[in-house]
Amino acid sequence: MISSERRQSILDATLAQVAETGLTGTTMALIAKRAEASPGIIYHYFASKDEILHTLFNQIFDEFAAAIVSPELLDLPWQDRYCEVWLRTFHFFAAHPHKTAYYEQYKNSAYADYNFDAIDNEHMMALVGAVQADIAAGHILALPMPVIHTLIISSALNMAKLQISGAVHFDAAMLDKIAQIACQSLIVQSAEVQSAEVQSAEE
Amino acid sequence: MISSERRQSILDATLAQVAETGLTGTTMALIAKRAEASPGIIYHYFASKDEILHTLFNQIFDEFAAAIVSPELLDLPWQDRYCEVWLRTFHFFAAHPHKTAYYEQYKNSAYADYNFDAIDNEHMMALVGAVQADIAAGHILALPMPVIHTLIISSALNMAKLQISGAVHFDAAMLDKIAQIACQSLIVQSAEVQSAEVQSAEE
Amino acid sequence: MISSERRQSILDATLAQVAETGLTGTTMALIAKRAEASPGIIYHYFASKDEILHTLFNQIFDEFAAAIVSPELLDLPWQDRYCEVWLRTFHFFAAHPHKTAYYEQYKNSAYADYNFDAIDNEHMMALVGAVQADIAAGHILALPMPVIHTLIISSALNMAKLQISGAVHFDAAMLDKIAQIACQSLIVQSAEVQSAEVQSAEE
Amino acid sequence: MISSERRQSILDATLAQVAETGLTGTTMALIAKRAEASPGIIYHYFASKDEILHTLFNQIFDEFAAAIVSPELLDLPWQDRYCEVWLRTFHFFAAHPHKTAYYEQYKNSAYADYNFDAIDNEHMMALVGAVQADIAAGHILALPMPVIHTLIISSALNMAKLQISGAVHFDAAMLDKIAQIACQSLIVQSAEVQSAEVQSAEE
DNA sequence: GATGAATGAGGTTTCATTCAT
DNA sequence: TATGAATGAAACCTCATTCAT
Repeated sequence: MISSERRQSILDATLAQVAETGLTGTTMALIAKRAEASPGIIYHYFASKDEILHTLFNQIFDEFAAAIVSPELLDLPWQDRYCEVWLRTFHFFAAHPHKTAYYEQYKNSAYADYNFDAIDNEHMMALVGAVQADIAAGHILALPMPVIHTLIISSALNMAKLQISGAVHFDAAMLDKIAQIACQSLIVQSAEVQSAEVQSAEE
Repeated sequence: MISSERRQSILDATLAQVAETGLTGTTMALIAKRAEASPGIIYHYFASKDEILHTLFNQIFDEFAAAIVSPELLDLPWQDRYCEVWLRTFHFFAAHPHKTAYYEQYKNSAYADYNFDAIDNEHMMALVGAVQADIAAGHILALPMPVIHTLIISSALNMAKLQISGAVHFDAAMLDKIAQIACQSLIVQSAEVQSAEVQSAEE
Repeated sequence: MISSERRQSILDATLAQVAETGLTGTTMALIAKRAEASPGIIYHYFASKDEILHTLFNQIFDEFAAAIVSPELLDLPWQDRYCEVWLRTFHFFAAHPHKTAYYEQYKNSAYADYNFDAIDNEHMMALVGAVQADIAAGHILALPMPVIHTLIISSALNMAKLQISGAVHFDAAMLDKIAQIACQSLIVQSAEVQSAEVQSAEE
Repeated sequence: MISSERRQSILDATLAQVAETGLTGTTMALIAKRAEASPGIIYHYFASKDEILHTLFNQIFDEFAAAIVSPELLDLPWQDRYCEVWLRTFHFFAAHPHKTAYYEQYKNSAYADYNFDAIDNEHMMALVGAVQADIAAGHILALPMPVIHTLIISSALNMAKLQISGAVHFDAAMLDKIAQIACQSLIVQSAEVQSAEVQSAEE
């Protein structure tokens, strides 16, 4: 097995193990056994358990960012972009239950020093740039970036978790509906029209 | 010290310790020291560490449920209820950072067998009943209950976390705005009526 | 077993184990077994293996210092004091082979941050004070304190190690002889006589 | 790189590593990295880590023995030889701090089965022979060889360690003084003769 | 009720040595 | 010769839980 394969197999084993036994229940011995490796060799590829968990989180995040931003998201008309991000986020997490579970557990663990702003990912930064442009253009409400992130991405992620848990089954129509609910109100249009109306009524 | 006080002091110590050192960093010894008790005596009040953590979670959940449902939430006109729930949720968590941290860490830990449907809380059940009545009355969109829960409560909780972390400072105006964004679109029929009215007015 | 006894039994077990298997060969498991304790309980009494080793070293050093300085060493005429220190040092170490072995191994290990000057022991400081007084009085050669320490104490310790190893058996006469060799030349007398003679020759 | 060079580079790397991180902190991996070799290849040159350490110790000892015995030590008048050995010992160790540190650490480690008598070094044996001859000739005190070794060589080594540690700076005059202190009293008969002569001269 | 010493399985990590390439 | 990935036993240390007092 070539070196990079072995390294990845450790990450894969970690992901599977966390999905099965949780972050706390994921010991180096279990990772090693699942990766069909010895406990010692893991330290040839990673400095510590922390580094494995951190690397895996970043890998998942990068994969997620690539999935929502590529392809051609930024080529869409801005009106369609936000629903599209919501839907892609939902589909990514719904399609990857293990990664979803890991993502959520890691973020809320003592292992994480996760800071949204500190994520250095080119796709995500491109998306943030596009959102800022939309705000500057007056297309969408001038809310702080973390708020927008929460309204769209956390919302979609939480729905995906409902789907994964079996609590809810989302069909295409319901997804579109919820995506609309989550995103539509970000768009300035109606607000402007309403405030225009209010103003004209006041005149 | 009377029995119930000591029992509560153990829960309080656990909350403070988790806020300080995380769920993983909270050992029975640290809980005991913070509660000014011996490790041994804790087992007279709780069967296990799991039971402490579970009890504490339920206590926080009950407090949260009481805070959002009481007083008189159910007496409000249904149109105001959803924004009010969103705002009360935000204010509860924003005002209790330790409880917020605990709530989130516990839900995403191996300790939790948290299941939304399994929560047996009278306030929350009353609220669920009211929502179901609103759905039956055609006031709000007929979405699955966990979806509605996520759209309102998870949304508000996530915003509270942003406020706690210092990432965003929400003033009253912005809170109202976001509450509107989160809730307005649930009120499907009236929205449709309104938009119909708007359209006819524009014609 | 009362607490202080258990604590001392851990130190005793450590001493015996180091004597038998060396510092490197002394694991926490072996210490525990020899102290008839569980590995875990050791950490109730000491924060780490380092702390055990450090405490034991200080204990041996304190015992040694007490043995050479008490009783009445400082009441002796200064002419007799140095030989007496040499002899007491020899006898202390020769009588305690385990402590001798430990003392030497620890000083030359990665565990030690041993610094002669940093030793804060009242007996040893009293002795140092007496030596400084003798120097000030012109009784003995004005050599740096570590040099005097080496000439007397290291010398006696090394001889004790020879005795312990069986390489040499020292009888009382030989000990006196060597003590004289080690200490006599520190005494200024002859030098004064010589220098006095030189001075009178110059007059 | 030719074989003997690589072998020596491993020994050099070991010496440097022990100086930097101590005997315990010197792993095969660190030796390999410092020697710019792979861990595996080291086992073509040495059977084990023990063999490396043992070989290095012997190499240092041989170098030391050559430094004090050559050149022409044995050609000196016997009266001068002992001080000369003391001074050469001091200068050798003071000039080689890494070797001094290694020598001391190794002797007091579990790796060493160091036994003075077992050293099979031609220079050292020649010196021992000369000392025995001096004893037989009645020039110096008939003390056991290890005692004489300790009085001279251990003494000088310990002073070198003081110099290396910076605790004491020895100038030439002080060195001569201390060498005299260490050695003069070994020269028993002549000293008695001298003192007898002095006494008779004074009468 | 209350203490806190005691247990011991199991956690992460290290490292001398081996071996397929 | 040479590499460096691989092994696996064993190191130090933790901690939920128990129990004699």
